[in-house]
Amino acid sequence: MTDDLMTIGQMCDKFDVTPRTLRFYEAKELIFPIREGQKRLFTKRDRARLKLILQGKRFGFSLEEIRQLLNLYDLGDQQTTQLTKTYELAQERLQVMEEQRDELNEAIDDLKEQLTWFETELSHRGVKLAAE
Amino acid sequence: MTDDLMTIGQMCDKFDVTPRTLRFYEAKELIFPIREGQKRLFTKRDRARLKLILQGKRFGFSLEEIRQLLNLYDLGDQQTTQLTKTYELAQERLQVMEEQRDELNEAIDDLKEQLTWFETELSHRGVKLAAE
DNA sequence: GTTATCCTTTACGTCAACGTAAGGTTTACG
DNA sequence: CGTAAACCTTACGTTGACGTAAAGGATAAC
Repeated sequence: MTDDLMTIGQMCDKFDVTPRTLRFYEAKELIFPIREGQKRLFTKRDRARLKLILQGKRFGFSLEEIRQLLNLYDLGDQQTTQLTKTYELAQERLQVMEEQRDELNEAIDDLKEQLTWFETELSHRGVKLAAE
Repeated sequence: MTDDLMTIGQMCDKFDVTPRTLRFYEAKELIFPIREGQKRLFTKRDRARLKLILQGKRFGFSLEEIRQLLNLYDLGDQQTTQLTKTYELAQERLQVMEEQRDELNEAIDDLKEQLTWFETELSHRGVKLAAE
């Protein structure tokens, strides 16, 4: 039975972040570890949120943007008004992400084309490339 | 015959950036506007590079990462060694971008699922959503 | 000629996202 | 008992990517 609760050190190992980062995220109300005396204990929920946080960061979202989106993934019994707002926000975010994906695909295609061009250029110069 | 050369103001209008940003990018050697007296004049090359810069930023790359990638898109007559390094760098970058795209697709799917869940939840509460 | 617009440089300010250092507490081991 | 490991808080520092303010030159319009 894995304990469900993890210390800050264990979290750092698991997610490859520093303690400072976790404390910082707590201060910014992105995660809510419980306390045993002074010490923080991170729940499954915290881990799920952290995973989403790190994911969001890789997509270039700010912590504040991420914080708002997180409400989407664990709604308690909030006001319906609040829910609706979150819903709309998530829709906008989805659209942004889809646009980003499309643009990313284009950029990937461009880059690939450029790489092919490069390869011929290099081979003209007699450079042998390592087979990938 | 559109002039090929643009002033900083025209650039700002075209790309929706501030003069400060363009001067900053020049200082960081991302673009190389020529000078007419004091004034900067931006070439087609600068515009191509700027476009890539802004694109890269949206994908979460740092200016320094972008700067290195830019060499890929306008190679002069550099050393072959340098070319090969650029090539390898670009391949790594391509891989990162593809991973990012895949991860993005997953995140999009997750988010969509969450949104569907949300819709049923909201409709249970008798909320009418605007048709998109 | 002066007023306005557009450009310039220099330099200090700012904001996000942490890093890092200093000093204090709790638990575990020899 | 001491000390080492892992945690804590407080607080100042840093880096990237610009913003913003001050002071001034060049040109066009009135």
